Amino acid sequence: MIDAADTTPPVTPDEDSSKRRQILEGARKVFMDLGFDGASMGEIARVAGVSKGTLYVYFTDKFRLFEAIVEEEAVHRGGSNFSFDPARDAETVLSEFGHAWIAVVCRPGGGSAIRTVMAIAERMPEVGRRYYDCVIEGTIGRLAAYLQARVDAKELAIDDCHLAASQFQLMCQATLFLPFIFQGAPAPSPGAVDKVVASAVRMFLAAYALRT
Amino acid sequence: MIDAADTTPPVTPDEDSSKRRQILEGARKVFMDLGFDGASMGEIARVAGVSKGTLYVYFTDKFRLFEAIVEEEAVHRGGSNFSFDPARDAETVLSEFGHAWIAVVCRPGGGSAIRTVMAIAERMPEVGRRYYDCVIEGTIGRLAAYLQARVDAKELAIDDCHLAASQFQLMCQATLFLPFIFQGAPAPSPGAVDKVVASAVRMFLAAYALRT
Amino acid sequence: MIDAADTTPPVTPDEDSSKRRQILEGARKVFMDLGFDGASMGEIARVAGVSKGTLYVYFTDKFRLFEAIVEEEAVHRGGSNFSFDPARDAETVLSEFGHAWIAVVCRPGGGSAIRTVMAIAERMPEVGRRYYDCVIEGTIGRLAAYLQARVDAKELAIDDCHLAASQFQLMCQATLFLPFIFQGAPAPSPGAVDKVVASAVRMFLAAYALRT
Amino acid sequence: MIDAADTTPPVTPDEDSSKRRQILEGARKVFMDLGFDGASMGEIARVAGVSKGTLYVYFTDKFRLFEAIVEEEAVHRGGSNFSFDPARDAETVLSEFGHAWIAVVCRPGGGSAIRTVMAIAERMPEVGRRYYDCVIEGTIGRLAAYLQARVDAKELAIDDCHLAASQFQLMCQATLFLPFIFQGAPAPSPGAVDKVVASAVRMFLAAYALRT
DNA sequence: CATGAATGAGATTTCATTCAT
DNA sequence: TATGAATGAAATCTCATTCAT
Repeated sequence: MIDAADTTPPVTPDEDSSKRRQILEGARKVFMDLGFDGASMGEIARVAGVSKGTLYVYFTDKFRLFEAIVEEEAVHRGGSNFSFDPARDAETVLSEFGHAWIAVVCRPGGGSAIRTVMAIAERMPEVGRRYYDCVIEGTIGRLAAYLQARVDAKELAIDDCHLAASQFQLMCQATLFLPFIFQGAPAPSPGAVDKVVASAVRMFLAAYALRT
Repeated sequence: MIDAADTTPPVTPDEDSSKRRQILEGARKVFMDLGFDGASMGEIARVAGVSKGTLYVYFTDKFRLFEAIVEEEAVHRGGSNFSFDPARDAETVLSEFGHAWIAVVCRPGGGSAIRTVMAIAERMPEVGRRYYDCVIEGTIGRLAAYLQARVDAKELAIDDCHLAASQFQLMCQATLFLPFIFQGAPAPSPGAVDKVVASAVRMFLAAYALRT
Repeated sequence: MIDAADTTPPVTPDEDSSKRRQILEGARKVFMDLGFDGASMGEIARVAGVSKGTLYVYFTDKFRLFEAIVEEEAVHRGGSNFSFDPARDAETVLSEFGHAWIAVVCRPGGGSAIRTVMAIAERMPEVGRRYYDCVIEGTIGRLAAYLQARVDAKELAIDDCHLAASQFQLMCQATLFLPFIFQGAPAPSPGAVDKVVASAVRMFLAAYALRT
Repeated sequence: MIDAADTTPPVTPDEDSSKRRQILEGARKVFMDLGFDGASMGEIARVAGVSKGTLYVYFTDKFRLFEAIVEEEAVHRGGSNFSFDPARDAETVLSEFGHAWIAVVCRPGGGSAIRTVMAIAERMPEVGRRYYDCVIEGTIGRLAAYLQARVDAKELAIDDCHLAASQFQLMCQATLFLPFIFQGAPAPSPGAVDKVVASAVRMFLAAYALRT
């Protein structure tokens, strides 16, 4: 009422205010744990430590908030940070990528983004597509480009690099991803990942390495 | 009272009455399209062509109805019908299995069981586990047993048959399954499946065939 | 369909058929235990050992069935069977009546009719009135008539016999009825009833006995 | 953030906010008129002048709302406000108490708390016990203590003061309470109460006054 | 008459969203 | 901006009642 001088500094530019961050943080946890329908705005507010009303100051509705979370997951944690140096040899790069990819899809601590988005993709095609493009297709695309580079470097002989990339990506998940998702299994141990990725690399090279 | 000759009609034995079937049919559609939370009992009743009350005559509650659907999917359509004749050669068997597996996981007409169960597995661990055991692990197990037979028959050389089975299963999905789930893509064309499965078989044999 | 000769004997005159009895028996238990709203027609059918449909063959609706129960309670168990021989002396008759009355209002085995009717009286004034007239007012009226006889016989001196009858009736319940109703206490022991009734009789006579 | 001087309004302290009062008021009317089962949350909301949702902001569920009503009735209107000055003579005190007690149990305007709780006591033993302890037993206990004081003062000669208190309490209701409950009779006229209470006092003293 | 499958109205409860402060 | 009280639409589930057999 009194409003003693409206000297609030011109901060909080609405884009990355700390409240917004707080909300996104809380919402991510809740959405990823419970799914879109299972998450309630009340629970999100509680976890984020803000009031329910505040959620609507920053986001139009539940759907837009969810979109923002998925966007962030897609862009930020989507694995745009794999290193595909075309100069390095396939065995090393593939092995590194395999480990990194498992870390992305079997992120420990519950709350799988990939599952959450998968679950809702039929009802929210745009969201599904965006996540897929960034995280799945984006990764496969960059891996495919790397493979093409190694083909050009005469290390590999691959007919369809995009298919090969997808094959490798999936092989790395063998025996690891589905139990993690379906059984609530903990994130796989480093040893297990080592073994699976090594096997995938071996298999990949057995099929695609250019023998001299 | 007299009722000479017990010609009473089948009296809906409650186990496979047509109403029960009707409900399961409708519920399957709705659950698989919208997920557990997205599906409402009202919508299920509408699609099944019965009243809301009738749903509760046959199933205690929404959860039990969902369970029944998943059970049916797991047992009935779960691919227990793959033919793994240990006498047949790997190339043929793997190719056939690959096609059959894609037909299971990319079933056309929308409503993916695997996605629906995946989505809810964290909140309903029992349901997730049951589906996984029947459909995923069951299939891999039988495929692994077949592979072992071929190892014994000196056709293949495989260290870890279970891992190899999982690898093959996943490779068959390359470039097909995730777009189907995330993008709402239609079920893949026979040609596309042919190509992917053929590549998977080639790769598998390149890695595991015992060369003489 | 065949209806082989409609020789069904003219029994089951709808008035006291055994099915009707069965239903009334079951309904009484359920209504008295759970109250009008708490009782469900399904539960009544179960306890009575008939199908739900059969209930509606004998009674138009739930309300009419309840009415029939209350009617029976009122007429049949309503204590129309107290013996008020105007020739017998007050002390004996009052003491006997006191015991009998407690047996009526604290009927063991749960399921108090008086409570059940009390509970619904506001919403079903006719039912309440009928029960009151038969069981409460009827009893008091007959007791009052007896008292008047003893006044005429010069044993008692009572100004308002109806009031006196009500006073005695209530005093007999002292410390017994309300715990039975509110606390779920078991039916009072004979010793406790003896004591309370004796005290009531003593008090009644102290106030109303005509001392010579 | 700055909020110079914490002049925030009372902020509805959730304990005695006016909305809470409004709800309790409306719920009391509806529950007392229709009983626990007969009352619907929708009707309560309508009578209270709030939305159905608001009911659940203040009370977890229907049962808790009911409990709160009964608690209030027990503690607040339970007649803890009878004056039992041990110095005053029995005739006066008993007469005053008799009138006050009738006012409690035959409260005009419909909606008897005692009936409502009685009706549900078997299914909600805790609620029944609480109400009984506060309103019935509490009152009898205090009356018994007063009587004991008058015994000590040589005004009365009573063997069992608790029984005597219960007897008096019940006698005051003679011809008044049950018609009020069963017949939907209006609250008794002052004249009627005068007469009944006077008779109860006379009877009580005839039995228990210590004659010199 | 007797059944029990089927119904649909209505009950309780949840929750995304709004709004006055 | 931030709040949280309030809302009302919609969800799950119950149950009195009907009806074909």
